[in-house]
Amino acid sequence: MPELPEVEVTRLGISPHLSGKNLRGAIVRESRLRLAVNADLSAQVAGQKLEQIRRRGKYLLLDLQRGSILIHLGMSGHLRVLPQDTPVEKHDHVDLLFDQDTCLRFHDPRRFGVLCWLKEVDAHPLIARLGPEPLGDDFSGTYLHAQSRQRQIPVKAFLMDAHQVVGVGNIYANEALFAAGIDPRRPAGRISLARYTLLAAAVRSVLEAAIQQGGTTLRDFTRPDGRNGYFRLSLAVYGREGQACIRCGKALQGIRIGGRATTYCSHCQH
DNA sequence: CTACGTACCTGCCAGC
DNA sequence: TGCTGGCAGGTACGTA
Repeated sequence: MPELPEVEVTRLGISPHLSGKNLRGAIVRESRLRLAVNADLSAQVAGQKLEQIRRRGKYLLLDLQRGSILIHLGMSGHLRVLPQDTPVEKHDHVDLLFDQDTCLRFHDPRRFGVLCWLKEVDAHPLIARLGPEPLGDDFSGTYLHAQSRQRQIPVKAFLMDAHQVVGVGNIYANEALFAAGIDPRRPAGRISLARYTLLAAAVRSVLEAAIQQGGTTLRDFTRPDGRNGYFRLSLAVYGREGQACIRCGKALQGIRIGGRATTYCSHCQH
């Protein structure tokens, strides 16, 4: 999926087109997502104004007057802002129809995503239990250090746990650990405060740079206007197994941690 | 509680 | 040219 930068790029792309507009209704072509789309979605949302679009971790929250539409892009989802008569393609599961001929179309081949109407989205267990935002004030090396004491899991799996910190998926976990010089296999509880301070700074800078460059397009992700993201060109380790480390030139190692592809430099990361 | 493994789903690519 | 297996930006759940 889209990780935090791709979701933020999506938010920035759709907000100017949709904020303040009224929802006329919705078309649901496929409701079997990770959570079922409300059977009465159109009736629930019709006639309400979209007040704002927030992001919480990898979730988008479309705040209407009497509740919110919760959206998650899963592994393969994207959103597009289109005229309402745009021909439907395979896996175009939901259209949100706004006034002024504006359609927000949810497309997700693998259907690991979410789109549902909730009256109190912030109280929903999916949202309420999330860890702090990595670009916010509550995230720091001190926080990561405190949270990780006694934990034996590999630091990469710890960093990707949304209950610890939101938004860091497989691409950016690999990149941040390389930038901080930390071996992704190292038990989370055996990393010093000084090194977690480096890691927190690396997470921040990698995510901010990725947002600046429009996110990372690999296969499915495209920006709401159909353009690609260009952070792929800046990836130091993700997808570069066997290639030369950009710092020392040694071949990058490929392993699996928690079932996820992991690439690191055995010379630069300890 | 923690640390795994597995499942969900479709598409694509390498290898036979 | 198929076919098959394995893999993919995520997450939640079951098991020990």
